[in-house]
Formats: sequence, C-alpha cells, structure tokens
Amino acid sequence: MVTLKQIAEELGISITTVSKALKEYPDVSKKTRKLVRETASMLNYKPNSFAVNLRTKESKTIGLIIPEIVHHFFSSVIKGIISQAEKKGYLVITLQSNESYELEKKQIDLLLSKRVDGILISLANGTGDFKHITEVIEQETPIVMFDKIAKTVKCSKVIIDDRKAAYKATQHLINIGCKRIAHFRGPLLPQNSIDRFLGYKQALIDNNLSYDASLVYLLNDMSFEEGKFYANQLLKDHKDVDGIFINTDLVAIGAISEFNKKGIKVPEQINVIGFSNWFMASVISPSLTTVNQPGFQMGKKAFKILYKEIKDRKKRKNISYNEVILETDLIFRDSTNN
Amino acid sequence: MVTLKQIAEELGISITTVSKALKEYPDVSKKTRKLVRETASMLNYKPNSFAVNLRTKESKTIGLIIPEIVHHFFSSVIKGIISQAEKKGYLVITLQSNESYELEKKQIDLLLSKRVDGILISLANGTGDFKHITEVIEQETPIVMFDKIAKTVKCSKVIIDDRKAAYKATQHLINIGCKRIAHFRGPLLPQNSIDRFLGYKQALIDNNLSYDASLVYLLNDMSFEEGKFYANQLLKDHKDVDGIFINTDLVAIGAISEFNKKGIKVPEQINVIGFSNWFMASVISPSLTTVNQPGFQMGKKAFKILYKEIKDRKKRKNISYNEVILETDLIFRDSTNN
DNA sequence: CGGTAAATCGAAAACGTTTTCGATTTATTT
DNA sequence: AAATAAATCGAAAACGTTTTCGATTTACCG
Repeated sequence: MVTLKQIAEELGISITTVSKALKEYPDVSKKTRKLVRETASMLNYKPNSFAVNLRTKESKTIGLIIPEIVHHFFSSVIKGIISQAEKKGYLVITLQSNESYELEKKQIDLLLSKRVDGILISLANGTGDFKHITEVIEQETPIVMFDKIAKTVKCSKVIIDDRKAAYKATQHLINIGCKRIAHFRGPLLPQNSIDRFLGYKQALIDNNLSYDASLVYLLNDMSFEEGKFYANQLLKDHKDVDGIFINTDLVAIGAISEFNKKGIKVPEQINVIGFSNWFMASVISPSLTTVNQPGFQMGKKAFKILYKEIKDRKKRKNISYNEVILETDLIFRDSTNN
Repeated sequence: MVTLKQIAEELGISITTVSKALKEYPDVSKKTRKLVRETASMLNYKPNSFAVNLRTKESKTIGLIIPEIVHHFFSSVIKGIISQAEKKGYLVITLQSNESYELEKKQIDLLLSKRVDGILISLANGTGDFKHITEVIEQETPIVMFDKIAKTVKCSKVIIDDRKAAYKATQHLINIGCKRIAHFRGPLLPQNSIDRFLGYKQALIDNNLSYDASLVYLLNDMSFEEGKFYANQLLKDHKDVDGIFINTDLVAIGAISEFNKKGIKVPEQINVIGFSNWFMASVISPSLTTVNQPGFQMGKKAFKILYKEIKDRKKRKNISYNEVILETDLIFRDSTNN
C-alpha cells in the first residue's frame, strides 16, 4: 500500500507538502501540486482511512439499529438512509436488535466503541428504559430516532403521526357508512400501537359512535396467522361488525384471507383498512386499503437531520433538536367500499 | 475520552503495562493486572478503535454490496450476514448497487479505500465485466460472491443450483400431468435467469416433451404488472397451456392475479410454480407453489467463508477458494394440483 | 541592490494503540 | 551470599495522516 511517504520520497519533497498538495492547501505551488497529483494517481495512492480517522477523530461512518431487517417498511428506511448517506460520503453500519432491549443496549455500546460519527435508531418493542440512549447523548454522539421512538428522550426524531393516520383511516370507514368498527391493535409497546388505537377511538367518539372495548382485539406477534385467528374470533363474537381498522397490513391480509375462506365478502360485508402499505397490499385480492407509511423518505430525512447535527457539532454550534412528522395518506383500494 | 495514558498516569505506571494488563499478556503481575482492570472499568475506558485499526491494520468491518435492499430474498441474506458477523465481532457496512455496474464499481473502490477486512457481493444484473472484482482479489482483500455471481472469477462463492431447482420445479409440473408447460423467464443477465431457463428446458427434453420456444416469454423488469401482462398474452397465444414455471414469485403472483380476474382456475386449468418463496407466496390465494431460496442461510454461509479467508490470510496460510451450493426445495401449495 | 512582502516549503508534534526488546526487580538455587 | 533464573516492567518505535508554525525561497518595490 502506497503512502504519503513514498510519494514524498519519489519526488524528493516532504510528506507535509505531499499531504497539502493533495488537499488544496493554498501554500503549495501549482507546479508541485500538479506533480504530486500525477504521481499519486500513478501510484494509485489511497489515503489510509485508519490514519485519517485517528487524526481527524471522525470516521465518516454512522451506525443504524433496526428491530428487524426483513420487513418491507424497515428495509425501505434502510434504503433511504443508505442512499442519502452515500451522497454525503458517509457509510452505514447496520445492526439488528431483533426487538430485544438487551441486544439494543449491546449494539449501542458496540457502535460507540467503534466511534461512529452518529447513530440512527428505531427502538425495539421491548425497550422501556432509555438510559442507553441518554448516555449516547451525554457522550455528545449525535443520535436521531425514527418511527419507534421514546417521546420522553430529548433528541431529534422522525416519525409519522400514528394517531392522526389512524384517525383518518377510521374516519374513512365512518364516511363510507360503517357503524360498528372493530380494531386489531398491536401490543402495549411500542408507542405506535397505542397511538393508532387512540386515533381509532377518538374518531369513533368524534363521530358519536360509542366506543366498545370488546371490539378491540389485542394481538401479540402481529402475524398472518394471528390475523386469521382474530378474524375468525371476531366473526364469532360480533356478527354486526361492518368495518375493521387493523394495526398492520400483514395481519389485515390474514384477516381478509380468513374472510375469503369463510365466504364473508370484503368489502360488501366488512370493510378492511390496514396500515403501512406493504408491497403485497396492492397484490392480494381484494387489494387492501391502507395507510401509506413513507419508509424511504423517513430514512432520508433521518439521515439528513443526523448529518446536520454531526456538522453542527464539528463547528461547535449549539445543536437544536429537530422533530419531523412525515405526512401519511390513505391509499384507497378494493377492501373498502369507497 | 479516557486513554491508556490517563490510566497509566492515574496509577503511576507505564502505558505499556496498562496495555498489556488489559489484554492478558503474561508479563504483568496479577496485582497490577487487577489494579489496571479496575481503574479501567472505573474510568469507563474504551479502546480507541481508530488507533487500534491503524496499529493492527484491520478494522473488524466488512463491506456488503447488494443490488436491492428492499427485496425479501436479499434482506434475508443481509440478516443472515449481519447475525453471523456479529457473533464473530465483525460489523457490516451495507451498500446498494441499484443493479448498476457503475455504482457497483464505485462502491468497491469506496470499500477498499475504507480498508474493510473483506467484501461480500451479489452482482448487479448489468455487470458483465469483472475487472473491479479481480482487482479486489489482487489487492489481497478477501471477497466472496453470493447468489448473483461471476462463474469465471476465481474466488469463493455461495449459490443455489438454479438449473437444478428449475429442473425439479418443471419436473413436478410434468409429474402432475402437465403436457404444455410455459416459462416466464428473466432477462439475459444475470446468469440465474439463464440457468433457470436451462433447467426448465432440460426437464422438458428429458421427459420427451418437445421444447417450444414460443412458450418462453422474456420479461424485463420482473414486476407484478409484467406478470399480469404476460399471463394475458399467454392466454391469447396458447389456449392449451396447462402449467407455467415462472422465474420469480412476484411475477407469478401477478400472473395468478390475472388468471383469477379472467376466470381461469388455478390450478385446475393452469398450474403455476414460482421461484424464491417470498413471504407473500403463502399469503395469496391460491397460495403459490414455489422453490424455496434459503436467503438467511446463504448470508450466514457467505460470511462464514469470508471469515475463514480473513483469518487464513492473517495467518499467512494459503487460502483455497470455496464454492458452496445450498440446497433448495419445492414448497407444495395450492397453485399446483399436487 | 537592499529590503520587505509574499509565496512556498518542511520539521515536528500529535492522534492512541501495540509490540519488541532491553532493563530492572524478585525469587530460586548452590 | 553470590550466581542464575524467572518475573515484571518500561522506553521507544511504529502505524500514516493532519496541521501548526517557523524557515526558506522567490517576487516585488523603491
């Protein structure tokens, strides 16, 4: 591997001058600059990033912690982050917390000890304690949370308004004439499940439809099978239900599949709205009306904010936390009688 | 940030001894070892990885280049790689080539200049020239290719036998009585499309079914819409087709969706087999018979091989290239009349 | 041509670690 | 107690870069 020293020796000048020539310092003549440039590219010189990192105290690398990689929404976020990072010359180290608080903590430590320039994180469902996050902030390493966040932690965030989105979805069900609307909700953590539930409830109340707790089903693993199971359960419990707002598309698809099997017509007998706009939502039949969750944009935005914080910290500007709420919209398809 | 120097000063001993005490060197007494350990953890010492990298010339980081992150198969591979890498103390920098040869080349350069310890890559569809890969090998940076590989390049590889898998799928169609079997094939690159086509063709020939080129449709973007389009086309061109082997699940799902729409019964009138076993294959109706492509395992295996090469190179052992072919199996579902 | 200003260069320190090898201390043996 | 062996320590170089600041050279002006 060729170093500055070798170029210097080749030309009989000092390492200093070589270094400066390669990075537009004003105190090196055009002649030697050109010379250095030429021999550098001739020898195929590549700066040793280990040395650069040590010297400049930054690695142009950020860490990313995601609960689950194999997931349409999250992989879209990853793509957004990576694409934006690459534009700014940053690389992304990705880790998966597997929805485990313990792993998440270890991974934060790992990233800090690798001295990444910043961290992007979407919290694991099980995470209820945030000391590992606040420690990052105290260490002055920029961090921004996205999607699954901790409201109480003071740092930048990029989210959607789950409550509002759920409200709009439920409102749509009401607008098209539903009177008895069920909800398949997610677990008690993360916050998103709660917010979607609250949006659902609020929409009912605001439209003078009585809120009936027995119409709300608490799911655990949010799987296709669970969708089928609770769809079946719902049919047993409440014959009069004419609409459901479901926490996530996969479950909604399970439910629709069960309805199809049982001969219940969607949307004629039951209107179904999902959440996320997974790719397959457009592909099943009937296609699924759902809330579009802009993963790619969320990733881009999250990186942009992190980038700004990294730059500000470098300039010793006092950083101000940013909280961005991305717009969601309802995608109208065939599972609702629009 | 606390350094070895600070610990040394704190205890009035040399940096050398501190360093040695922290890494099980035999020439430091148990007493001082204990002392150093204690103050290190008290001061929350974390070795500066930039310095460690510079000194040891390795970063415990590998690079990963993937054509497309938002993709069930590839995200499974990523997950496999990251999970395995973490076990061995390696971090993974992920880049997306977007199926572009030019980007792929740049990203290889980027990773090399970051001095990753090794590279994992699945080639972009457009990549027909492999100089950027052979350069990596010449630079003595371990590299292993997976899934979309270059057969002519001498390095370790992890793949499935696309040809065999396609053969088995087609054979199944024949076994259940299909006489006129169509094929929706992928573009001329990557090699995988070719191999799947060849497996299809071979199965026909081996079973004394004449190969009819007009039953093979060449797709471009492998999308849901294309699946619908060519399913429609097929119905117009060939009324007698009773089975299709389709290059990838998404297209197969498009085709089934079109058949459903047109009132063509699957599998009664047409048997359909896909490829990949995407998650949604089990979710549509009828559920899709398909070839299971073990992404997670592929990721794990690819990292394991890379890891071995990294270790071997460090020990200056002469490395031998490894070519692993993972088993695939046919998942029998409702789109074929089994 | 002398003197000043501007342009150009390089020595050296610093980043924080690892590791070699020689020095010193302690323990063991005769 | 002297000699030897074993245990313990530390100085210093090295990894390759960046950057400060002083030194040297060149250009410019009167």
